[in-house]
Amino acid sequence: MPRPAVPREEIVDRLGEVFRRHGYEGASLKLLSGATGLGRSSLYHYFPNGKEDMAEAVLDQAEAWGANTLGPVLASDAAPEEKARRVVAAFDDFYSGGKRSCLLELFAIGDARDVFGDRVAQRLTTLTQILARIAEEAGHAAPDAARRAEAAMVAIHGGLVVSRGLGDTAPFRRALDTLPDTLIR
Amino acid sequence: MPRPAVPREEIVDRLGEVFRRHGYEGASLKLLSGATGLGRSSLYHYFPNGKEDMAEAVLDQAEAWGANTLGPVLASDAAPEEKARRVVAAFDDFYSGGKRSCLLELFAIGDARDVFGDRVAQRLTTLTQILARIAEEAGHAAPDAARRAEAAMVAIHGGLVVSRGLGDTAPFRRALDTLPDTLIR
DNA sequence: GTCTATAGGAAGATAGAC
DNA sequence: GTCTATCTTCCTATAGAC
Repeated sequence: MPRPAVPREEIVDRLGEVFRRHGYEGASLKLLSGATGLGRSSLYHYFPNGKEDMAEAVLDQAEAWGANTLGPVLASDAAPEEKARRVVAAFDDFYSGGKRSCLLELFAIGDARDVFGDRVAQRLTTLTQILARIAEEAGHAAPDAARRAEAAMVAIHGGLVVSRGLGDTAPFRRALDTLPDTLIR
Repeated sequence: MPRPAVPREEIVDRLGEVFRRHGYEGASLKLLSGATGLGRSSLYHYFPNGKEDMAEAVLDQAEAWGANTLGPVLASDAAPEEKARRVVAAFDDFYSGGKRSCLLELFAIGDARDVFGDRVAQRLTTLTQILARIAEEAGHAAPDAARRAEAAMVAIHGGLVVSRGLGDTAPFRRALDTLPDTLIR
């Protein structure tokens, strides 16, 4: 494993940007190549299965973010209100304040759905459970906590969609603002 | 204008299903042709500018739905609560209870965004204003009504995204259930 | 690891016969 | 209106030299 000039993490980051902006089918090798500065051949060197491998790597990275960022928040002994606040900040950062789209949304369309559909569903479920956990810690019974977590997921993704459609991050930010109350109050 | 065997409305309907399922770039002429039963040449006969014209027609039809369905609800002299209830029923029907995706979401990605981005933004704005109108009739001041309408739009589109990702319409339906309260209470 | 070259297919779109 | 045939461009993917 020789180390490349550009760290793999950075490469996957740039691939992710293309997938987020153009969706799976719209992310052509030309775009992927241009965004990373790697020629087609180099891309196939790093990702032998081509586009599918690249998308997989981007999803891996997003899941790693969840484990590394949300995990510690959950494991901390902070109050539920504080945990909610930190989770909101994490999502705000992850989606660049509403400028980025969510891969789980884009990979549930067309051909990508056939390949990544199960993984998307599992990831949405996991994230919902994390949020539900916080609602439970705030004293809500499991079924109520689950509903609150679902509403929070709906707000996050709806905020992203509306913000993208309007070309204005304000709706996403306002949606995030309501999250702590949605989960806890 | 000779009349075709299949009414144009039905053709546009079927085109819409392909766009909703595969997005703009994923909706190939092959899929579009198969879904309508029309050969490529026939499609170009109806839509001289190809895919772009087809997508335009689908958007036109969606806007017509808005004028024909939401318009009368708004114009009626029903109570705001009843209007909200009817609007929710209309959205539920339009999105087939959560099984359909929203074109405004899909057409804000990749190449489609360059062509339809402005129209998407305008449509989202119009729909938000319609919802805000109901909130105002329920007694909320304009800024508050606008925030409530935005939250409703976020809930609708977030519900669609989460439902699609999970392959389960329940989140969308629960999101719709909260709409009247979001707009009015 | 990166390059050039290219295969092989699918994409969108058009032309002309019927 | 629909058909067949065709054009061009773009796509993913691979091969082999360096």
